[in-house]
Amino acid sequence: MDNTAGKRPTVKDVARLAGVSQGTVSNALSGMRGVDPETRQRIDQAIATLGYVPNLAARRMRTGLTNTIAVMTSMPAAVSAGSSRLGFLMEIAASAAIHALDYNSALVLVPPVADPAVALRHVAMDGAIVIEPQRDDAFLSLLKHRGVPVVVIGEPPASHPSGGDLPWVDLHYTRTAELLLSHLLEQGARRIALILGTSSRASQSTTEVIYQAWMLLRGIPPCVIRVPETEGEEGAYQATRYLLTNNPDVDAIFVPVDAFATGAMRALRDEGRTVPDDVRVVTRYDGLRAREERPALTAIDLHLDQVAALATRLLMDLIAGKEIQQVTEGPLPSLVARGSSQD
Amino acid sequence: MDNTAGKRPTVKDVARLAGVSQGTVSNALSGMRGVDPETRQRIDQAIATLGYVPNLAARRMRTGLTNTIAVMTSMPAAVSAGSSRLGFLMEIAASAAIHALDYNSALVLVPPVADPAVALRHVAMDGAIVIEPQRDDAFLSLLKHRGVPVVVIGEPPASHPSGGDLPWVDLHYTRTAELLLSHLLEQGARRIALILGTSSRASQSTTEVIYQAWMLLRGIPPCVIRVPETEGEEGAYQATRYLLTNNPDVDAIFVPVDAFATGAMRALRDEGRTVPDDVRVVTRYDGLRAREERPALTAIDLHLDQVAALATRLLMDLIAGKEIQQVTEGPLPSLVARGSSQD
DNA sequence: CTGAAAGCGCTTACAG
DNA sequence: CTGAAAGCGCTTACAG
Repeated sequence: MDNTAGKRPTVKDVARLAGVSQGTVSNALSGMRGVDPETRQRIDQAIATLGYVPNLAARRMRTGLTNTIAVMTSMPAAVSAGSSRLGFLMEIAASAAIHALDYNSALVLVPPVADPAVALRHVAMDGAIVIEPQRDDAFLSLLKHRGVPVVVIGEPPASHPSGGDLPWVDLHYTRTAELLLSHLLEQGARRIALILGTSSRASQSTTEVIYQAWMLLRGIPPCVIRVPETEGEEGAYQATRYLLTNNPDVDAIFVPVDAFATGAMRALRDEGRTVPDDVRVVTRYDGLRAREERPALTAIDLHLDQVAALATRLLMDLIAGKEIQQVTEGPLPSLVARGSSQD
Repeated sequence: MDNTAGKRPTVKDVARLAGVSQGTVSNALSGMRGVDPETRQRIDQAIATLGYVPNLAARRMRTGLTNTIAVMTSMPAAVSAGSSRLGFLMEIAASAAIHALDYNSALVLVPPVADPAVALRHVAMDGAIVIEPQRDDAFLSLLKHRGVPVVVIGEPPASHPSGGDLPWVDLHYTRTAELLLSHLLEQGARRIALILGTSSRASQSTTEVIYQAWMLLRGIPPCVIRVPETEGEEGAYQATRYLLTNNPDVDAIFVPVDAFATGAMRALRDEGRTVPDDVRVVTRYDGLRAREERPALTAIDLHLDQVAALATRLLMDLIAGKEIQQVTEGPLPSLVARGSSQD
């Protein structure tokens, strides 16, 4: 298969064997310019004989395109890391990888790590999908500096300096909060507490706004606890114990971050409260954590595969220079009611 | 930040501003050759002023390295696809992405699709991790043709034409089968059936061999059903109903493929059998499917994050031209006993 | 320690 | 439809 020199054959080798010029081989390969059928056949023959495979790096350098997109999130490792905890990011990555193929592109998975600059240093990409960025998101800043086209999943934080003009796919934060709150109220909950992260993400602020409005409307005293994402499950555990001590009459806890929900469930067990009889619990992301909890957690199906498919197509259009709208409606979230909130 | 021409600055621009040659800038960047501290400072200054970011495609073309590895599996989509079904592949990908960073490399996620050649066409990589390849695995053949270094996760099928000499990380198929069978026997199961896929993977053949030996030793008549992976959950559903009709005294089913286990559980429900009282069920991969089933499925913790970390390091050593052993012991699997097999 | 130059393997105007 | 040539932006011998 290999040529005699022992190194990979190049267009030059193919051209020589087929008796044409390099440019003609290139044209036959790319289909950009017409090539005589008979000539094309000779070239295909030569390619097969030599086992020629194009050097992608050379092609990329020449065209400036990498046929690669990347997906990333700056969500702190404490709430997203651990191989089986990466659900949110990984669901999106899996779907994006499949849909990127339709555009002849590969997907690079950028893991959540301490230093985004390090994570991106060796990633060449035509565009990026950024999941739920926070204010002053490091990934967003780096990408802007590099001039990489970006599509955001979830509403970007208000007035992000690195571009309030970024296109995004709506994850319906308002509707998500309403689905969970109305479910809790329907189930008879009256003293609903909210445990949020401290990061400045739109998902958090929107959830709090909706929660406050709903509580106000129903005359329920609001109770919001914020836990730094970096403290992860344990931070939520401590916060929940504190909550139960100071608000012993709480009968429901709304915990959007699933890692926090795990901590809250443990705290409830340790405090001797029964879920859902004494206290109902709901979370947002319907991943491993929600499903392995006992009772399993009521959560929201965000239809992330469809969201990722949408984001991928938008990004490809953006890369291709097409006009795209700034906000794209994602699929509507749906409630997945489970034992943690209903009898 | 950008230079006046509106295009990205290059080493040339940096060199001009710093008053040195291109080569010196390159040396300062790579650290390959010593550079005078004072000169280096001028270069760093110029880089900062211009906002210079190296063109990775050019670097890759020149060095022949891509700082990228890929992870892939040829497991049919019917048993692995669907965003939340990709657990096995995604757990490995998540871990590999993190560990690849230690080697300044990015991870490309190659999704399971109908045509591996299409999936790989635009992927440039220094090496690849291939998960549980089957005999005549298309990915393995393509990679061999391209001369890409490969590390396999799980034992490769016997005498693979594309290289029985591939290095691999052991997933302990024998021990896994023994853990599950001994657990079933301990729980009192005596009529154990085995439902396998038809693909030629070592995990399947090893499991069957162990199963047959154990049954023989205990005088239990073996009962093995093979279902094509392409038929997925539904195929296993049909097979299980057939099994229960023809072997009504079955009191346990060993279903290594988790998608099949979901089908088997549904068949048991439809046949009016109670799990675990009438029939005990165990599977291998401890993912979403195992945990959301009711009762939750007894499964095996394969410690895939550690397996992936090992595979990544091995691959990096292989790429670096180091000698590596052909077989690497992965972490030992451990039983996760759940309601599907114990009272 | 530094510079000048070659060349990696493609694709793309530019001619014909 | 095809060829000859330039050039993408790096890194790396080769001199000094």
